[in-house]
Amino acid sequence: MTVDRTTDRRRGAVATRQALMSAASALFAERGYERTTVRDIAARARVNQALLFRYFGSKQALFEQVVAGEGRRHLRRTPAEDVLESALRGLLAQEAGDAGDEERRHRALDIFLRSAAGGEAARVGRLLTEDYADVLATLTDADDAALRAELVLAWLLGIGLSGRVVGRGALADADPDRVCALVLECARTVLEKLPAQP
Amino acid sequence: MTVDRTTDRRRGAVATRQALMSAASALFAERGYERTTVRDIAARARVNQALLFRYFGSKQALFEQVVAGEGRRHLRRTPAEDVLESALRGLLAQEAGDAGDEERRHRALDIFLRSAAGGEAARVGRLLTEDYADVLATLTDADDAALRAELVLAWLLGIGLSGRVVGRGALADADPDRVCALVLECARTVLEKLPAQP
DNA sequence: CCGGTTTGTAAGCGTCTGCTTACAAACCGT
DNA sequence: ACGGTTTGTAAGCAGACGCTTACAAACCGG
Repeated sequence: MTVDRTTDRRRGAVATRQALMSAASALFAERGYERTTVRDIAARARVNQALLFRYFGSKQALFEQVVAGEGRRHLRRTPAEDVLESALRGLLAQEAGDAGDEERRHRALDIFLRSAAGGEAARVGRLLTEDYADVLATLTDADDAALRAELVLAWLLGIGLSGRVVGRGALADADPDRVCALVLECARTVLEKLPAQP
Repeated sequence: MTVDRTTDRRRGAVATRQALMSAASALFAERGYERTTVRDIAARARVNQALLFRYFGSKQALFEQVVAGEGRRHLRRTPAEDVLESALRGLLAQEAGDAGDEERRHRALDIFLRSAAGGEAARVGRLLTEDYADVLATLTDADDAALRAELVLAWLLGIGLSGRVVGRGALADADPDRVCALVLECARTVLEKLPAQP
């Protein structure tokens, strides 16, 4: 018979791994890769930092695993036609809104935006944006679907970047519903109505 | 009579300051703020790193001075109606193209994009994007000009971010003229044709 | 109860960072 | 030619970083 792990000082390898990944995910989303230290992560997870290296090998490996896990989670359970609006609303919300929204949040996009400057995000960023672009590409029949999808995704990322870095401004102060309506209408124009060119 | 400074080991304070700012500008644009070290800057400028602190006080102060100088230079000598296309073409060009384009390049946007993750870029980023948004806002008559301008600017930044971080993809491979035409047409829709809402 | 494995801890290593200091050499007015 | 100022140099400091190591405690099959 095993002891109750929740009150025991020893909680087991899998629980420790999960605590580290959860803490890392939150910190990467808040501060980005470079500004998050392994000591921060270990402290938030209430875990000795040496265990981080035992279970993940390196900070970089932990990062990739977190993004991979967090990244596709939301895409998996959101219908393609809702991804655009869902991601946009998540990016428009600066800080975490209601606690209930946390689950629905595209945390991977947060992490990407906050870590984009460093070279570490390049590889995972490529994979992540590919996934999103692929989903968006299914929304159009144009022969250059991939290009149009990437343009729309770029718009989403730019809006998120503006909100996160610039913070204050007309975009930050505007009603999210209003912005959503403007962007979605124009995005649909890009995806559906704009004529193809040679 | 003074000695020829160009061959002398001693080149004078103003020349040293300029060399540091020039080297810093290039490095910040290539690697961003955090990944550029004061030793890198000093080495590129062929200057002892202690002089960086004598003339600028801190790395952060040098950064702000570089962005402020570089930032408004291009805006000053580009007519408002050309800013959108000019900035977009600069952001679409991944690496520095012809040497002649260097002068015309919006290096400030490069620096911003590569440094956006860190908190240091926040303040200067705010000022910089405000300048660009103000110019773009003059292109529309809508009552919510500021919001529309920021949305268009966000698109530009997102496209630049995609190109710099993601690198490969449909957007990177596409013909810049093609992308330019698509984006400019849609941007004009946002600025001019899209109806206002309550 | 014993011996090996798993889980957790404390301390520290080597390196890099922004920045400072102490000092030498060139300059320039007088 | 002298003395103070400006410009440049070499060395190093204190702290943070990612990561490693040596060791202790808990666990578990036999």
